[in-house]
Amino acid sequence: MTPMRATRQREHVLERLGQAPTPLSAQELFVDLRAAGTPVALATVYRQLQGLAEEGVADRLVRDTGEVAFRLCASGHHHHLICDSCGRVEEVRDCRLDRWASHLASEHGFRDVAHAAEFHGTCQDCG
Amino acid sequence: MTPMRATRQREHVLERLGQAPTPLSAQELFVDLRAAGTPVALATVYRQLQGLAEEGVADRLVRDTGEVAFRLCASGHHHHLICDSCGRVEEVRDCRLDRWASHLASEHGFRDVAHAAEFHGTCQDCG
DNA sequence: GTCACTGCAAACATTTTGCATGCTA
DNA sequence: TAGCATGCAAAATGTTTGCAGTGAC
Repeated sequence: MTPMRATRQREHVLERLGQAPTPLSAQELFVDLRAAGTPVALATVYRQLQGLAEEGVADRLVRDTGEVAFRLCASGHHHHLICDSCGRVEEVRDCRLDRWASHLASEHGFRDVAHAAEFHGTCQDCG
Repeated sequence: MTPMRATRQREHVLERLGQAPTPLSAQELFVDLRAAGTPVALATVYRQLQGLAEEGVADRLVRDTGEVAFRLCASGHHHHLICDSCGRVEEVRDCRLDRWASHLASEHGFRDVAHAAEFHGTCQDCG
């Protein structure tokens, strides 16, 4: 897979995404960048985010509303603990679902069972 | 919460949703119903599905594409084991995440931590 | 110099909403 | 009969795409 070219827009998207405390949608990122004085087109933001996700640089997550949000992400398997109040996201690297997944696989006759899990609550600052 | 009225459209939505082997989006359900000769408006399907989800009669799940799909669902806490090939969904009632969730809550200083988990794989018939 | 990336606008898809009418309770 | 549900069409979102021009390599 050929990596994307290093354009000015890509730099800005990466920088802003790296600073963001919470996952951002293309729309939000677009507004952010424009507000910061960075000239960029909405379509470019969409294309960049899509590219970053394909390269594995960013995590693509679908919100309950159906909007798609992105977040720079350390590689490797992990889950998210999300504050419903402020949107803050903490990564949970210690995964305890693999064993259960294997169990379900054999019990239900499935194979290659992957899993996705998400935790929601209220964080200390908001609590 | 006042339950919805028993209209002809509601009956049809419920019936079709009950027969469906996989979760259906409003669009899909709309096409299905029309194909079956049931006169119904798209907006009505959207409103019915939304109502059913609020009443807890149907499960609302967001696809990776961002589309929202619905499925009649037994009440109570449970998770889904989904076949990536045929879309078949099996319910998993035996939940082993509560303890982990509590653990994460105290470790990260969160409270009221709920969780959502989904398993994906290939089922026996498709495997 | 080539070809990927960008910007813009138009097209698309999904979902929501306003309003007059019909039907359930 | 009162008021929720429906149908239709318009509008609001969120996202993708076509095409000409620009810039990275």
